[in-house]
Amino acid sequence: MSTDLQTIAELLFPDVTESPEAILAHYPARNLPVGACVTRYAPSPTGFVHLGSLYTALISKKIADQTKGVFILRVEDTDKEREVENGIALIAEGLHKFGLDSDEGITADGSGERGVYGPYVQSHRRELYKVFIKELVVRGGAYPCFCTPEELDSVRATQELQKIKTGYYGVWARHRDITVEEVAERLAKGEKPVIRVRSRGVEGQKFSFKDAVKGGLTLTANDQDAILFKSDGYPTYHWAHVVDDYLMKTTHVIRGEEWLPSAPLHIELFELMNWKAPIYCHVSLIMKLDGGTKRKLSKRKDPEANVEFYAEQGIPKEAVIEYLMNLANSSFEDWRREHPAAPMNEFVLKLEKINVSGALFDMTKLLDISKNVISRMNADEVFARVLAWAEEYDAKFARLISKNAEYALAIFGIERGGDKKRKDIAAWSELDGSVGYFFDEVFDLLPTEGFDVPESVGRAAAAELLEAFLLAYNPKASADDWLAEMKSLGVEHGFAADTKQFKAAPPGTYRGHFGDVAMVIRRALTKRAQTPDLFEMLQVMGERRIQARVAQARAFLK
RNA sequence: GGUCUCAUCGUCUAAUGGUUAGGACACCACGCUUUCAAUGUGGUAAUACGGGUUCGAUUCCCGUUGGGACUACCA
Repeated sequence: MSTDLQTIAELLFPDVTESPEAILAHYPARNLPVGACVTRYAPSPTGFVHLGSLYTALISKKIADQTKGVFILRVEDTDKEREVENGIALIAEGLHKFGLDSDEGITADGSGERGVYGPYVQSHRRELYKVFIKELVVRGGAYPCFCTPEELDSVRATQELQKIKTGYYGVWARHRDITVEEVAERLAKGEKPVIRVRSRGVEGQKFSFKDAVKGGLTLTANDQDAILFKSDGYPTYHWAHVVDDYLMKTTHVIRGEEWLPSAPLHIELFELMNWKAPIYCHVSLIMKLDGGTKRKLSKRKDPEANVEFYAEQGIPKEAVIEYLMNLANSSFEDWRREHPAAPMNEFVLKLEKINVSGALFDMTKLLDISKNVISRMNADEVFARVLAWAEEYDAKFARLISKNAEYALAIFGIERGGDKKRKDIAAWSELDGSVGYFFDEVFDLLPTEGFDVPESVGRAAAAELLEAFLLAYNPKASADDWLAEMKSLGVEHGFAADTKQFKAAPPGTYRGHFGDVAMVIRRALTKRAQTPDLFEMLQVMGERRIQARVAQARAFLK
């Protein structure tokens, strides 16, 4: 029998002469500290980086980092039909934008690779997969199957009709015990077989294993003779995963929950090869509410599934990372509150604390985190980030701020630092709309209706106030002095110094209160009712600009 | 349909065989305040349902319901 298996293996892979031992010698154990985890992110190059992928990549990198291990980026391009052009670069760049560069494997720009456990692109590893699958055939753990897709379809139809489990297993595994003669004959006719695992599983059997995230699980044991090698000569995911992660000495396979049902197959394959299986960590999926029901965040339907969306919106990468980290370990939030300025690598992620059921993606929460992240940046940093973002996504705004760099820097510094922190920027893309009026180019284009004042004040009184304001304005005054001066100016014109006073007095005593006075000035300077602190704005805008805008407003109010 | 898996405020979650079931986001009210933002105080809001085990269950067990994943020569 074993000579038959040997013969079949030779018929199937006459070109494969290298021995498994020779290959294994090239992939020695890693020399790492005790407890170091080797993790990997292994996407297929079928398009943009999905938020869910970023999530598993983040966890993988984090686990490797915090154990002084290795984070590998490997590309699973065994499906040549689904592969897209530039797929590898798209992934590497997407990851790089979020600071998730690999330690080993594909480099950040996607052009090369580093490390001695490669190659790191599966299509370059075909010989490796063949050597080991040949070995498995020799051992009787795999066999060629010549069933055509049509034959398989008809088997499936029969099974469905009988209401039994579909697939290629047990008695339905027609070529399980194919003879040497038949193999030789079919190959001679030019038929291209697939290679299937000869599963040892029995239908209905249970399979228990421990998942590092989900804990102890009891799944259905695998009894399918799954395809390991396709007829086009490429391995399937299952086989590539087992061979690669064994050779690369991966200790923790961190992947999406959608892989859970095939874990028994993968573990069976490791056992068949007499290889130690890695620790599996199945991470739950990020969901989205769609008309009342939850579903997986979809590549096709949801723009926010593409991580490029966040870059485009100008949501800082740190915010996205912190949001995902919070999803992974909700204790992150508490940690962040206690250590507002600490770098992320000081937080310790616990695999067993990762949530086990799929979380709904919450844009509001992400934006809140983003506001906090941005509020921790100083003006220089904001300026640099905004400029970098605008250069890629908003050329007009980029020109505007780089032409007025010093002014822009001052604008971004308003109410930044100090204890009265402004937390109103959630994304760089909002800035054009929220601070654009500071720039004359934008201000001049805003409708003059913006100058309008509250009815209770009246246009004439407003014009009067503006004139008085201009006369009284002393750019060198301190914030307190300025406020006192403005209040007395208001009082001179019949306005209460503060709201309380205004409310306490009988109606008609005052024309309004200081808030109204401030509003008149605010609108004159910005054509808006909502702005940052008036005093700080005056400091930033400078005398010339203030005079010009007040003059314009007065002309409008006449 | 079958297999597996999951279930705490609207959302993300914490907790324990005995708690007034805690926090964050969102929301509401009030305070502070030159508007907005920020901030302070307070508030609305949850253990899916039905059985067991137990002195006692949100926690352990069973069932129901509901969600999700998988069910390819895709990954």
